[in-house]
Amino acid sequence: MKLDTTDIRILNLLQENSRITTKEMAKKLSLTTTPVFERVKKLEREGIIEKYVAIINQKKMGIILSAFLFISLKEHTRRHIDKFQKDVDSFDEVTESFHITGENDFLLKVEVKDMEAYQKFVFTKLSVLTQLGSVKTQFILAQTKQSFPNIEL
Amino acid sequence: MKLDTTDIRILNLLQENSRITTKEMAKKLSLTTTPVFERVKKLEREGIIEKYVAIINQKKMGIILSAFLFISLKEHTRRHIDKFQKDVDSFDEVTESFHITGENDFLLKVEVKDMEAYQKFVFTKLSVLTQLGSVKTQFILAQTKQSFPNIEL
DNA sequence: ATAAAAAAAGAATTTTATTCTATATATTTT
DNA sequence: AAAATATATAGAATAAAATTCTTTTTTTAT
Repeated sequence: MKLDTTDIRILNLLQENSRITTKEMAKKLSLTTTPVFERVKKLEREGIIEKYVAIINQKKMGIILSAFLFISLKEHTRRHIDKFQKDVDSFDEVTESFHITGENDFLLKVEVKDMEAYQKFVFTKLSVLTQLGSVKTQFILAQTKQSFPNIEL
Repeated sequence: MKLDTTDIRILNLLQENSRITTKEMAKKLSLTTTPVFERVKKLEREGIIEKYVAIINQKKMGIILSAFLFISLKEHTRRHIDKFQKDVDSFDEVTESFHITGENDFLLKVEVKDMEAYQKFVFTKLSVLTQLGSVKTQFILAQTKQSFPNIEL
């Protein structure tokens, strides 16, 4: 599908605030609600807009410990890799999971309530996986930026 | 503020789909719209809900190259650290920025259109910063999980 | 230049958000 | 435990927005 400037502007607006009304968007774009409404539906249908989510302040919710875990596997056959990925992705503590280039195989973002929960996760879940080779953890002291790639034509 | 089970369920619903209507939530929670509406407003006021965003399919938008950059600084005085952070966070290509424990100082997530854009970013923006010590890049081959920490009481 | 297709406008309708008042539930105080 | 107070919910009314439909305008292709 071909997107034009209006579509891009709509995406940027929704990326900023997904609860913006069609009316507000229409005003900003100097259009009526109809075309804006139809374009949004189209972008949803095409899967360009994947979903709408609320960002929760995790500190206020008592989730204070976040870490990146760099993981290497013992073996690198497709079977082992797939199995390991499926397993780690099933853990609630793992909020993001990447397959990366370089000296490690996986990068996991783990978010838990406290150090005790972290230790419990490592001992009872992660270290149980037989494919696991090495794990190197770097804790997040602070996140200073959280944004989305600028969408351009 | 003290949150009860209803608040948590509302947060989880909004985290799943921020465009869900109060009516739908009310139905799922066996409540009327009034308490749901008021609770959402309260959660927004308190900053527990930080914002609502649309998740855009970046592959479809032509953003195909993502990488993690591990950065160490030459000097570690507060002044240098703060300055560096402010500078990198101002770059559009840097979508996430972390201060981390361990052998490196910063972890940046960089998202760009292609390798050319990546190289341009490194040459014209990152490497220009005088505080920069070392940079180690790991490219993201695939992201297999993207979720949010389970909110519990 | 004309015909066909796509996009937008405008109006009408349905649905939802929001406010207000009344009722019920829970909490605190005595 | 009962009364008083505060908190939460229900229900109804209103305002605003979403959604649909028809007409007009703009764009595109011939």
